[in-house]
Amino acid sequence: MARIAREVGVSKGTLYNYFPSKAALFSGFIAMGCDQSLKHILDIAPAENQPEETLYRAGRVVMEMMLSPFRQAIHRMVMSEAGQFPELARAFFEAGPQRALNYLSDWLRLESTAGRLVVPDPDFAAEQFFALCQTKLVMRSRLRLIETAEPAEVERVVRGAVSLFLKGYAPSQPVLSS
Amino acid sequence: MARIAREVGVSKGTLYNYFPSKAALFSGFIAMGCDQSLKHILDIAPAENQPEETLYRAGRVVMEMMLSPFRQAIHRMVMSEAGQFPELARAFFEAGPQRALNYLSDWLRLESTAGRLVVPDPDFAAEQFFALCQTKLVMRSRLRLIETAEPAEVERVVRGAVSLFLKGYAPSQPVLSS
Amino acid sequence: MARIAREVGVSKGTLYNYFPSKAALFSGFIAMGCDQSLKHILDIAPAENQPEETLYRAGRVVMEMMLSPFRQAIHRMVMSEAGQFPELARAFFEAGPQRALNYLSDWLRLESTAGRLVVPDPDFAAEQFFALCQTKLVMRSRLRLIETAEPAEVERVVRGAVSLFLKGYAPSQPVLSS
Amino acid sequence: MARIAREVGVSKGTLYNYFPSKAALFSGFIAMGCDQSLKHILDIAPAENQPEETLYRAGRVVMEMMLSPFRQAIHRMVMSEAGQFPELARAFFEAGPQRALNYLSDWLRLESTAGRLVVPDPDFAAEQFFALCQTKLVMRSRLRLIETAEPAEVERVVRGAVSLFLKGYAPSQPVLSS
DNA sequence: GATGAATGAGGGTTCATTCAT
DNA sequence: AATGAATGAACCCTCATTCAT
Repeated sequence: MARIAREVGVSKGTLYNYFPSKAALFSGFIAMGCDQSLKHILDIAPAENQPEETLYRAGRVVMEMMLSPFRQAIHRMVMSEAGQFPELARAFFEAGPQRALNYLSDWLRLESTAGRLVVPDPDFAAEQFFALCQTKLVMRSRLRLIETAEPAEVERVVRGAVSLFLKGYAPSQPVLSS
Repeated sequence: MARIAREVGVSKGTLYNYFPSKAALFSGFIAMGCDQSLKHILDIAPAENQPEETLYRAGRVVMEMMLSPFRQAIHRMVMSEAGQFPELARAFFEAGPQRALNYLSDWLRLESTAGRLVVPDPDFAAEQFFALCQTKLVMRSRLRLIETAEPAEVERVVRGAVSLFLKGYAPSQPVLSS
Repeated sequence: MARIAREVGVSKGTLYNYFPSKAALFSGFIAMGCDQSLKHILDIAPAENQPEETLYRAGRVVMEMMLSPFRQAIHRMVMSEAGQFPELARAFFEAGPQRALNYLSDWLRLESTAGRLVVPDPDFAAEQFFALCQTKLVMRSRLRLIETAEPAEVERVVRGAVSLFLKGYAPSQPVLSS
Repeated sequence: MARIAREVGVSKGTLYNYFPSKAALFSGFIAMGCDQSLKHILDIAPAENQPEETLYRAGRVVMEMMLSPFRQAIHRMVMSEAGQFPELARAFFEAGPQRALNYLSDWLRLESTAGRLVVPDPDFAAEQFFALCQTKLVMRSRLRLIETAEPAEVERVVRGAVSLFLKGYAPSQPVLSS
């Protein structure tokens, strides 16, 4: 808190006038960060697109979030403070990943109803898709083994995720009549 | 350090005779932890099994590792200290995930050659399989949103990973002649 | 000070316009509190009562005062600040206990003159009666060992005080002719 | 704690090596103070004395304790910290007053059995006796209205306490045959 | 080589006080 | 005259590190 106050240019007391505790400050910070990025994710699915196109765009957004230095810094903080400030981890998860997951699983449910996908368990499938988006790059980036992810690599991961996901969840006789 | 000394059964002074600083102790500890863990993963694939069986066992081993409190503690530490101790992160990655990935991709290559799987890029596919094993549980556990993963949930994740992976990488006309 | 300001419904700045420091506010507060409390004690002795009845009512009033959370809070403050603010302690004592003592000793003197009690030193006896009213409960309550005094216990203490006091100060052949 | 450490001439860290918390330090301090003074009170009652003599000596000891600057300082501390550290108040009470009360009530019970006193409720009577010992001087001393109690005054208070107490609890036809 | 008592910088938090508006 | 944002010293406590024994 002392360091934050110093870098912000105020006193510790002032910091505590705005946030009743470190956890609250963190929560606010995280919520803010998440709110901003959720704007991006909320309009990925114009209904007219093919599932493949929508998934691709969702994958791009998710990867961009998971690879952004800002978001990774938050992730690191939350993870190392999760022991002392459990509320923090919860706030982070609910404001970020949880909402993205909900959004994707809602969309999967719709597509499933429309017959464009066959997804028995949309919640689980959404988790799988996001997991696939972590292929290779996310962990390496979090561990700072790579400075920045190559755009071509990102493209490949997303394509790979979409491709594998659709092999599992597309209707078996693909779109004959349409 | 006091607690470590107490649990090891020596004095703090002695600890400092062996490690010049906490960071050094840490570093050694993680390297050691990584070495140990590979023992488990090196014998998952008796060649006679069906790919599904082998993948399932590999998935179980990987998940067990990623969900173990010990390994998660290491992961948290490495991740939050990656900025200050890059060599630590590299050591961790190479000793742990890297070797597991190599092993799996080697096996995928063999299976591909044998025609039991169709895997154009085994390195990438191995990464995908491991990513799928992180579905749902790993992140929640790292953030301490769940205390312990339910065995049934773990089972479901592994089954889901294997199933989706095989839909993508099994030969398209499955096992006609065999 | 923030909390006081909030409960009073003004800003901290305003509080400091009226009181130059917390100690000053404090001092005024206690003086005020002392003034108020005397209202209760001034009309305990309608002259026609038996001494026992009057003592009982005085004991109840005294105990109620000594056990009230408000008065105990003042007592605690005054006691712990007595070193730094001696005038505060004096004001508290003179406005509260002193006046009660005077009142009781005046009454004892009257009763003694009337022959209903035998009290050689009314001042001292008044002190003794008040001391007896502190039996058991007052100290425990000040130390917060008990949250609230049981009404039955209070009753018992007062009865005990009156009883012991009268055994010492009632005429030896009680009220033969009257 | 900082101030204590400074006055003791050690660092704050060292203080915490010896006492795990402020409450613990306080408790130890208080217990120590109480242990010391209890030595004095444990041998007040050679069995052969008249009750009056024993009570007188007990009263002297109790008053000496309650009026000692050291003990009053403790009392003030405990009282003003009782809100934040309730264990403290309990430790103080049990180590000091409680033990004295137990001792006196045990003795009262013995005397009652021996027929030298008539005490229906020895616990309550012990509380009353101690309360009587607070006549006049204790409160004034705690509030620092008097610097030191006059020995003659102390003598008078104890005599008064013993006298009133015995008028209440001595056998009604005093010692005819003995 | 082993010990553990001592250290002191830092942790998060509170709160009486000030001062520009 | 009233405000409340800003302050900074103080609060209790932790812990990596040192050093005389």
